[in-house]
Amino acid sequence: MLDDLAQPSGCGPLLPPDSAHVKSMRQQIFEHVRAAGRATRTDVIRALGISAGSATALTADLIAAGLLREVDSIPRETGRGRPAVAIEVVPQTHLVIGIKLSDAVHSAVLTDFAGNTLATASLRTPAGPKPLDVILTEVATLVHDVLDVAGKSTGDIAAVGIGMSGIVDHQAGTVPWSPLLAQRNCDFSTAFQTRFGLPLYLDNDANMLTLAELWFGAGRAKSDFAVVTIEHGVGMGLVIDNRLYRGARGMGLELGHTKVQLDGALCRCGQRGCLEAYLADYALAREAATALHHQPHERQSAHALLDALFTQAKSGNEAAQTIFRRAGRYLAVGLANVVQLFDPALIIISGERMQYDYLYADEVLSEMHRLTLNDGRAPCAVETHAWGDLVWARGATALALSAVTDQAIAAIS
Amino acid sequence: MLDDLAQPSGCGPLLPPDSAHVKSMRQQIFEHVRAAGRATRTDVIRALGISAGSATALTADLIAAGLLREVDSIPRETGRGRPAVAIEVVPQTHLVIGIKLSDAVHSAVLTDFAGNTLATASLRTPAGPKPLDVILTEVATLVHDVLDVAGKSTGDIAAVGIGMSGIVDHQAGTVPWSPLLAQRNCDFSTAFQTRFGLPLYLDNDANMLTLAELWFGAGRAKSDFAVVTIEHGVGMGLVIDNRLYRGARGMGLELGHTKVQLDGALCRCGQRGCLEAYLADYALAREAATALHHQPHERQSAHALLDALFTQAKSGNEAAQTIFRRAGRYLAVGLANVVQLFDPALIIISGERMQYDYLYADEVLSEMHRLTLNDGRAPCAVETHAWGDLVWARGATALALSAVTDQAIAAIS
DNA sequence: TAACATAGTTCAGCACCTGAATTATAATAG
DNA sequence: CTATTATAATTCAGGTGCTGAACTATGTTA
Repeated sequence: MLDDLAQPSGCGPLLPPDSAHVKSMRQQIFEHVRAAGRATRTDVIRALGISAGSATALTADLIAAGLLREVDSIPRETGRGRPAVAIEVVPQTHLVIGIKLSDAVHSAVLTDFAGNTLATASLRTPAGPKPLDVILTEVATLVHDVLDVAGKSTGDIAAVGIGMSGIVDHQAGTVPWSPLLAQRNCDFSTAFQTRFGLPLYLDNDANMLTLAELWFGAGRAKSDFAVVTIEHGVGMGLVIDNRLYRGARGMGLELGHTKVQLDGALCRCGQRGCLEAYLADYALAREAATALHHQPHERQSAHALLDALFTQAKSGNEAAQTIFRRAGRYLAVGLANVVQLFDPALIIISGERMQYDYLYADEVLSEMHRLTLNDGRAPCAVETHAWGDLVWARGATALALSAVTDQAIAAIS
Repeated sequence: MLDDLAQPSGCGPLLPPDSAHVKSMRQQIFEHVRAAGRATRTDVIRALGISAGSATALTADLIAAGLLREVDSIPRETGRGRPAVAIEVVPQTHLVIGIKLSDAVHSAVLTDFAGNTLATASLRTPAGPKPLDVILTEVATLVHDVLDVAGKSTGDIAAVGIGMSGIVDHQAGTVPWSPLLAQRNCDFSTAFQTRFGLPLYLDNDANMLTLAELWFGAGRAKSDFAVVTIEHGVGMGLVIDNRLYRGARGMGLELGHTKVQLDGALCRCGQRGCLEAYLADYALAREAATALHHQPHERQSAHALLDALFTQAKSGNEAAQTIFRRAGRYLAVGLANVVQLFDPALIIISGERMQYDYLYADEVLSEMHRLTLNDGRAPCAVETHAWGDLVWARGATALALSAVTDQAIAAIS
């Protein structure tokens, strides 16, 4: 076949960039007002670069739809010219519930459309994997509790967001595996929706935490950042271009199982040298027994063990100190690797373990900076957040809120 | 101050997702046709989900502007119904040159608007850092050479893309540091444009390679993938949502300087335990001297040393084999870490070093898969590419092509 | 030769945004 | 107290970009 008869192969990406996230001007206006708390039409014009005519027309639509309202009870700013009228979200139009399921304590938050927390609830549960319907019953108790506190009913709720540890398929709403569930490949979303009749948005816990930072925390003003959490394991979430990055295969971003040492310490995943095997609670606990001169038969909870270890370290026990110090060095390595691979604007470290300040000392931070190439630029910023247990559930509300917002605005025109 | 008088803090991301990459329908059509090589209007309709009316009108615009044309010399596909008319890019409308600057050999590629390579050129140069005007003179020689081969002149060129190693600020067109340049903080782009009168698009070499895979290689059909290259150093590029990810601070994605061992081997960056310190040519070379029983005074080039080492390993020298085997294991660790942190759909390994098949053996691949959590899903695909030296320069043409395309289409309406 | 199948065109119309002119509402200067 | 000025918001004609339905074009098949 001659050359000019052959089909040319072409060049360039075969797939166009995902344009699903291109939002209508109405939605951009709404989200800007919600993000600012309150904004005048002129604020909107400047922030979004639209014309004055559009601002009037589109805010009128949103006000007519009942999603926004003018604020007139507020004393207006003084100055020359016609005073600006502030616009705000009508909070009560849509309510969502965010839930964090974990090993020992579940928690739930009821949030209005403006992002205000209306009620919270938590529930102690026996640890270990359970059948799906047991988990759903626990969820039912939580939902009932938060609704009760706020004096609302299920019918008032627009959607529910749930975050849980394990392998979670956000898109499909299924849970291939979770330490909380006795069964594998669980169709969580369908089961939930048939039981509660409410839309459910499901994701893994690290993504929930990341969403919490993006919606309510230090990540709000950053377009690219990473969130690292140290709990039972070491998790990570990533925001790229102001959106949560979920990976191509829907696997979590498993910072805890990156290797920091060939043939290193044994991890609970069965491999060796995982970061988690130097940082997670079980990793510290197994060395703690040695440092505290416990006998193998003296069993106690990892939590109690770590607290004892921390007390010892603080009072000068060198063996105890080296345990924390080594963990801190490995944390620095893990963070440095994230910086080298992603070049984020900010890393947020979040988690219960915040109390063990050895892990969050300036020493760790400067070690991290030492381990990264900087070439004269400002080093990557690092923040640590000691938020309460409810962050996770709040992140889950953000997941539900964004979905409900999409629908509410699409329903206007 | 009362609570209802306080400005609410609001919630949600403060910055909207970057919408600069939202392309006009005209551009999407053009890029689809170029990506497919040839496409009928009906292909476009199906691929982009637009109406038939739009396809007619917009292709007519593009044809009128001289960017596309109908193909009539081709025998049409047989079948029922009116035969479809294929559309293709008019190749000669805009030409670009892509250039890769490196230590010993520069290379250049002249490409037409359809992505066809019209001419190539390369230039041996003395190694080591040089003043900017020396580099620009070398560039001038290259440009002259490719134009000469194709019988074109500078006036025919729409833009130039250049890739070089070092710290390159793509946005500003500056080079804070490069092993090729004697001076720091070099305003490369301005100097180039005043000398040649042509628009220049500059980026680091790893990004060029990644663009080459996105435009011409295995990455064309993937929306999220990583490219890893092993040369003097270990570089990485990342494509997220079909676009090159450049990081928040414009630093490269330095896979080579992620730490795989606390207090490990000494890296040329001055730190210890960098992946590069186990994989790069200098890392192999310094152990090669030992394995080959060379005396310290027997100096030879790293390249010759490695070739000798490879021959020895092939012929059964165990010391030589362990050098490659260890490098292979560390490569597996590095790749596994990328998989755990990014969850890409594909990793492409590319580089000259392809010849040392120890590094690309199935053994390395299976070691990598062993080092990643998979949870029953398909493991991350890995491909190795032994492309010639011109890949880099072709990637640079892609950089220039995409910019020229943006402008050409924006100029229509 | 009629019936069909597929490709492509034409055009009225809608959604969405801009830009200019206009109105609204305040502080300030004379 | 009125004119001036500054800022905010509205109104509306008009352009752009797309859709959807009716229509035309051009081949194969029965």
